[in-house]
Amino acid sequence: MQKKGTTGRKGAGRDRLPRAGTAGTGSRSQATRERILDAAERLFAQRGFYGISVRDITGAAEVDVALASYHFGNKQGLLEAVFMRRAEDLNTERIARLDAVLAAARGRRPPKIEDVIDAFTHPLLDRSSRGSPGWKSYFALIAEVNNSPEFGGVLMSRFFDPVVEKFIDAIRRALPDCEERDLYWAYHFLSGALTLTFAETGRIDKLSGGACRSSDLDSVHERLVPYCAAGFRALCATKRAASRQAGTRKARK
Amino acid sequence: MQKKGTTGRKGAGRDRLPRAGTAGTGSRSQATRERILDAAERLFAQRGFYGISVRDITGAAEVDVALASYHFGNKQGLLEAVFMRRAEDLNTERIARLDAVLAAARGRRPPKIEDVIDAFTHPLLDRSSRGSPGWKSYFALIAEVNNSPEFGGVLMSRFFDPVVEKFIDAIRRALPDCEERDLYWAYHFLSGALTLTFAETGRIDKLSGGACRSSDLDSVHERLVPYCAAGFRALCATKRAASRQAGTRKARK
DNA sequence: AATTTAGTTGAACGTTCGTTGAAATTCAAC
DNA sequence: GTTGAATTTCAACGAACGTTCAACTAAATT
Repeated sequence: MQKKGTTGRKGAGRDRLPRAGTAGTGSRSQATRERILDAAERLFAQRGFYGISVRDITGAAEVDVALASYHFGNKQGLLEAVFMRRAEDLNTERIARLDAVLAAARGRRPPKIEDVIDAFTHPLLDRSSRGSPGWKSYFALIAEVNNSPEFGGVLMSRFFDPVVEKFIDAIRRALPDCEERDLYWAYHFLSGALTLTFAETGRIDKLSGGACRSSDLDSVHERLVPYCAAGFRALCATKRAASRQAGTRKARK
Repeated sequence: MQKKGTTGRKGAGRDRLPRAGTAGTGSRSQATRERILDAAERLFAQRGFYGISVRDITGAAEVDVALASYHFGNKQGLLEAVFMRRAEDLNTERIARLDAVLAAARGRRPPKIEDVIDAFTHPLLDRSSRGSPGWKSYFALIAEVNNSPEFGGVLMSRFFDPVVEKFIDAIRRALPDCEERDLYWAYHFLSGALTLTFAETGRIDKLSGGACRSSDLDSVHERLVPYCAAGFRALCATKRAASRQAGTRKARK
């Protein structure tokens, strides 16, 4: 019923994929890889994985179509390579900032929620608004993938959950009385608010009659942090677990 | 460079589309339409607009492939028909609930933010968890579309912005000192948190080690309302606009 | 200089894509 | 029961899809 030919089912990637670290250090191969990755990043972000063909990508990169398979095995491998390319740099800074926030509050008192959230979101919003244009595409792609039933639970987890766990652990220290499930759902809401921002669909521009601009990520950031910090506090305040029970019973009625 | 053959460029829909209200009232045609819409809703939700072919849909609906073009013009028309089918019922109840909340507080005092948010979100989460299974697919599709640069700003606006404007107006009454842009961005965050919930990607299940389940929308709802209410209040509190200026200057530094 | 290897090229594979035309069937009105 | 329109069927169109093959060039190794 559904199609089956997209992801490599037969010898996916063959066996002549260039070895990751050893080969390809020469200028020729590496430049080709990056051209393909740049084009894939931009086009996947615009129309999603299935809305863009391998030929669209290699055409935009001005390289032969066979080079996509040669360098990345198949289309899905290309998507994952796009994901991976910027993930390491991103996660490195996020963890460094988280560690700095925790170190600054070491021993003395719990860290401030706003600082933890900022450590988590600032590296993203800063790169999207002030980094090279590829970053904007990268985050728009993440927005789509995060909300995709097919890829969301797999790709996002694989590349970002380690740093998310560190983030949640920092929040746990900031709100030591918080119940576990409240913590995770509060993160979930933050994740949704953040990724919709990255999508930059232009909807808020229209809705607000031009008062808000999707692309003005600085405006978003200065509001996202207090918004989510207040949400975390509201969900995770002490004794909140007790009052929850009443609410649950009423809702189930 | 990019493909162009997907949306109807040549006589899109031809000129033998059955007239909307008059024909098709007979059982045969209407049943076919609904079978196609049901299948399209489910499959589009799973893999997105481009990830599903018209033949996937008509195959699942067990009808001839030509009937999709006959009833809906082309593939994009089918997507819009899926969107439209449930939008009216949804928006009707949301507006009725909003009006009820506003009427209950009429004249006396501003409505409670929690009540306004609940009027906006309850019809959605209730149908997704307790309605017919098609509703769950419908909202998962909305989650994908809302985060799509291609469709998000167009389809979401067309079908839902009228009721969103009523919602924002109710919040405006609940928080009369709020600055306009804060209001819209706060709605934006709510929209992102809500739609990521609908995607049900399973990521939170994995992340929380099974403590949270994506499908447990009642748990989500009882947390989403206080989370976002606190966020709205934090952004829209009186005199917040003044203190914002300082933050902006620091962030731009 | 000869040989191996990595990278690139152009063409082609079989399949699936969205859409359409014309014939066949079913239904409603008379 | 005949007529005319609405709906369904079957087959096909050309284009685009992801992937692969063998030939070829450029670089590295001997």
